[in-house]
Amino acid sequence: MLAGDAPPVTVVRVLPDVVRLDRTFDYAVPEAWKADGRAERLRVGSIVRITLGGRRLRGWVTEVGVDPPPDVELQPLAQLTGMGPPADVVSLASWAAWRWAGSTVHLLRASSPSRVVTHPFGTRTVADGGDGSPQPYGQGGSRQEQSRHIAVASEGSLQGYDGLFDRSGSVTTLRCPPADNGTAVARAAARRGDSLIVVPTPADARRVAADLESQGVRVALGFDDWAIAAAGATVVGTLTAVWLPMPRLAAVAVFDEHAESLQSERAPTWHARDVALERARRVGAPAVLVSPVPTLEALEAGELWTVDRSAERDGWPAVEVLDRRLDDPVRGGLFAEGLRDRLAAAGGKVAVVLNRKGRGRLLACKTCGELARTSDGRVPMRLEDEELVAADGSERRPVVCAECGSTVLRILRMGVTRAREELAALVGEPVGEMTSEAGALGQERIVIGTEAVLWRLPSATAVVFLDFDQELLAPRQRAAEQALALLARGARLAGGRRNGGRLVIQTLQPDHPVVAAAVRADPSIVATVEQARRRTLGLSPYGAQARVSGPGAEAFIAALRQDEGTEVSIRGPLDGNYLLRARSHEPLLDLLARTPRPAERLRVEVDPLRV
DNA sequence: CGGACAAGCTGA
DNA sequence: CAGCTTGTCCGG
Repeated sequence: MLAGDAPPVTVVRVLPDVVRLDRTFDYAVPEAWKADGRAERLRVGSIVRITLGGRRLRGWVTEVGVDPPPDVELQPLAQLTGMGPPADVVSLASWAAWRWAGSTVHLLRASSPSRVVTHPFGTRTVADGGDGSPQPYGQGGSRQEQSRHIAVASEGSLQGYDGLFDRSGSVTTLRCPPADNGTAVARAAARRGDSLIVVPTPADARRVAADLESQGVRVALGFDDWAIAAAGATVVGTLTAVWLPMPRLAAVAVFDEHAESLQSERAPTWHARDVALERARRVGAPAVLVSPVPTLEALEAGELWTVDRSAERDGWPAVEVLDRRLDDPVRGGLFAEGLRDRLAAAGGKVAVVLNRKGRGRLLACKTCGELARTSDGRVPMRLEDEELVAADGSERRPVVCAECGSTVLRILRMGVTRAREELAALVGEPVGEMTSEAGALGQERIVIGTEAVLWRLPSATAVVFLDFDQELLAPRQRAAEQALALLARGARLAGGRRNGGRLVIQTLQPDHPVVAAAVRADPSIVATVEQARRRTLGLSPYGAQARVSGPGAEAFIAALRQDEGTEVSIRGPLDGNYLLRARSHEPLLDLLARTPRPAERLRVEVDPLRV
C-alpha cells in the first residue's frame, strides 16, 4: 500500500451477538457497499448481520481494515443494520468484560441502541420532569481547609462547584448532606461541556434532566435518547447511561455513588461508578463522585471534598436514638419505651421502617424458649383465634408450651403486617402498610413497611427504624456501609433538621459507629472504622473478590485449581457458592479470563455488594 | 450458540 | 445394523 493512499476497507472483524461464542470472525465488505456509501458508514461498533455456520446473526464490527487470514474463504457481510457503540465504547466494553469477568457481548448489548439508529440526532419530546427546583446548599460560607478536606463554598454561590471540574483527569469525592439534591453539581458539570451524569433512579434522572434543560443544556435522558447522545449532548441517566455514545465527553458526575442500584444485578456485575471513572480517565475528563455516605471505593478513588461542618449537620435530620436495652425485658415487643410519644409529637407524615415481610410466623415460649411445634416436632404452629394451629392445619391445641406448660408465648421476628396492627393499637390511629410489592398510598399519617417506604413515600417529616439491629448485625461484609446508606436514605426523605426533619432509631447498640455517624451527621466515623477493618481483612477496596455459582461452578473451580494461582484463594462451596479472593484485581481477573468455562451455566460475580 | 458429524449404546 | 443419544468440533 502506497503511503498516503487511504486503503479501502475490504475486510472487517465481527463479534457475533452470541454470548457463549465470544470470539470474532472476519468478513468481506461487499463491492456494492463501496458504491452506495455503506462502506463509508461502516466503522468499529457498527451493527451488522452476518452469516455464520449457515445462520444469520447480528454482530458488532470490532476492527476495520484487518488483514484477512490466509487460507480462509471470507463470507460477505449480509447487511449493515445501523449505528452501534462508538469505538471508545467498544474498547470500554472489552475492558469491562475483563474487569467483571463476563463476555464482551453482554456489555456491547448494553451499549447498543434498542431501536435501529441510522443517523445521530433526533429531538426529544420533553416529558414533565417533576420537581427540578434547585435547593440552597446550606448555611454559612466559611472556607474550612484541612489536609484533604476542601470546603465547597455554599450560600447559593456555585463557584465552589465549578472548582470540582476544573482540573483535567482529576477524581473528586464530594461528601454532601442527604438533603442536597445534586442540582448544583450537575449544573457545574454541564458548564464544563457535554457531561455524563449518572444517578441511581429514573426519577432522579428526570429531575436532573429537567433542571439542566431549564438552564438551556442539551440533554439526552436515559438510553432511549441514544441518537441524541450520539449527536453530542449531556447525558443524564441510571447505570446504563455510562454506555451511551459521548463524542465530546467533558466531565463525569456520579450521584449517590454508594447506591447499590448502580451495580448491574445480572452478571457481569459491572458497576456504573467504576465504568464512569474509567471512561473519564481515558479522555482525561474530571470526574466527581457525590454521596452523603461515600463508599470506601470512592474515598480510595478520589480526593475527598466536604461541605463545611455546619452545612453538613443542617443537611441531616435530627436523630434520636431509642436505647432498647433500657426497655422492660418482659415486654419485649417491637416498640421502645417512648416511641408512642415520639409518634404523637411528630407533626407530619411518618415513615416506619421494618425490614421484614409478612407476618411473623414463629412462636416461642417466653419461659423456656421452646418453639411452638406440633407434637411430633415437625411443623411450626402459629396463633389463630386464641389457639395454636399447625402451619399445615394438621394439629390444633390451646396456647400452651409443649415443653414446660407455660401459657405465655412470644412472637419471634414479627413481620410488617403484624407490626402494623400493633403499632395502630399503640398510637390509637390508623397505620398504612407498604412493601415493595404491595401497599396503597392511603391517607394515613403513619405508614409502616420494609425499606421500600423510603423509596415510594413522596414525603415524610420523620422516619423511624424499628429494628435497626437487623441492619447493624447483618452477616455481610458491607453491613455497616449499607446500614448507614439506609439511614442516609431515610435522612433524605425526612429532610434536614432546619426543616424539622427527624430520624428515630430503635437499637440495642446506641454506641455503634453507624448510629453515632447519623447522630453527629458525620459519615467519616463509619469510614474510619470500616477502613481499618476492611484493610486488615483484605476486603474491597483493599482486595478483590468474586463469587462463583451455578451448575457449572464445581467444574470451573476444579479447572481454576489446576492453575497454580497461589495469589488467589478459593473458599467454598457454601450453599453452592465459591468465594475467590486476591490482594488485587489483576491476578484474580487474569485467572478468571484464562480459565476455560464449562458447558453448564456459570455465574461469576466480581466485587459482589452483598457477601 | 447451534449445526454437523462421529462415536457409542440399544434392541431385534 | 438401523436408529437413537451423547460428545466434540467448528464457524470467517
